[in-house]
Amino acid sequence: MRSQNELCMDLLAFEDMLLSSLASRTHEVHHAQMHAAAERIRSAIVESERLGTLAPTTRHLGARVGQRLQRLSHLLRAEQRETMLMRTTTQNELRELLQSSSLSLEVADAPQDKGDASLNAGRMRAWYLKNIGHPFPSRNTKKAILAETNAEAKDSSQCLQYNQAVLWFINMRRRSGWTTFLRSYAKGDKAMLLEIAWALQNEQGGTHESRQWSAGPKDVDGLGRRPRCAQAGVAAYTLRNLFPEASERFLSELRADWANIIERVKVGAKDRIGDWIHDILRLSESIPSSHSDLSSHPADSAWPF
DNA sequence: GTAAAGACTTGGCAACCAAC
DNA sequence: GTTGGTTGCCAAGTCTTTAC
Repeated sequence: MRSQNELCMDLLAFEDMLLSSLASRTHEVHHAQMHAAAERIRSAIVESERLGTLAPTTRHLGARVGQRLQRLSHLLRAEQRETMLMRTTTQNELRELLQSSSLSLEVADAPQDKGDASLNAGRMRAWYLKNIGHPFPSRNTKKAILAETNAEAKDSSQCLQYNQAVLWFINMRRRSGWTTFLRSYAKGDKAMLLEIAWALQNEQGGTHESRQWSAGPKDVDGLGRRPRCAQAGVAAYTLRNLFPEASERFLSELRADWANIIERVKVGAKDRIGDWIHDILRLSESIPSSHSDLSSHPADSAWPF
């Protein structure tokens, strides 16, 4: 059993290791090591909590470390957004330059670079996130998304074909893990998955803007049966209702898999800078939240361990 | 009931990129 | 140079819908 002093030292050592790794840009190498460290600290804190020996100073230190790491995580995201913005601006300027120069014909005749020609998928991505409980747009919906996307396109390279949209949704369902989730947690039943999505949405609360995803319409045409939530009222749905026999571990894995789907849809996998840090921080989500006595302390809302 | 057309899934390929 | 991951795309097969 580690002492409270040792636990505090572990927390600070973990934070230091994480920051050093970031600074040296060798985080991939340290990923497994940090994972193990986070897990070790988590176990020690859970054990202390269980025995009632967790000191308030340790709690507060954990909260402060957690708050700093959350802040770091937000900064990484902001940096990612800024980089993408700069990249887009640079690409646009380069394109304009090439179009106005003698190179334009050469460029136009050159074969398309498939690897770099990423689709203008913003609107499809947004629709997917708004209907993630049942991400199957109808033909008309796909056409509408295409029309909006192509109307905003700055040049022909940003215009989408209908077939590209169809394939994008097919690939996104498969590659985001949605199809695997359907098989694993809903036994291939899309209506069941929609119910799970509604339960998760109820659990998370907030709005589409704060969550950045929505289960979608509660009554979707084309499903084998109308979801039970359509009759019972979606607010009544919880994971516990849907999986009365399931262990907390199962539900926790389900939530984590769902979060992964959302994350994969929100940004392309190549752009998921700092995923590993979120992965490590997510360890905290399985800890019982028995720190309600600290709710008066604002920093404790970010308690990660 | 049946054929045709469309939508979708699955498996795979090629190009690209980054890490080793 | 090799390997593994990501992305866009294609082909074959399955399923569903529609017209006759």
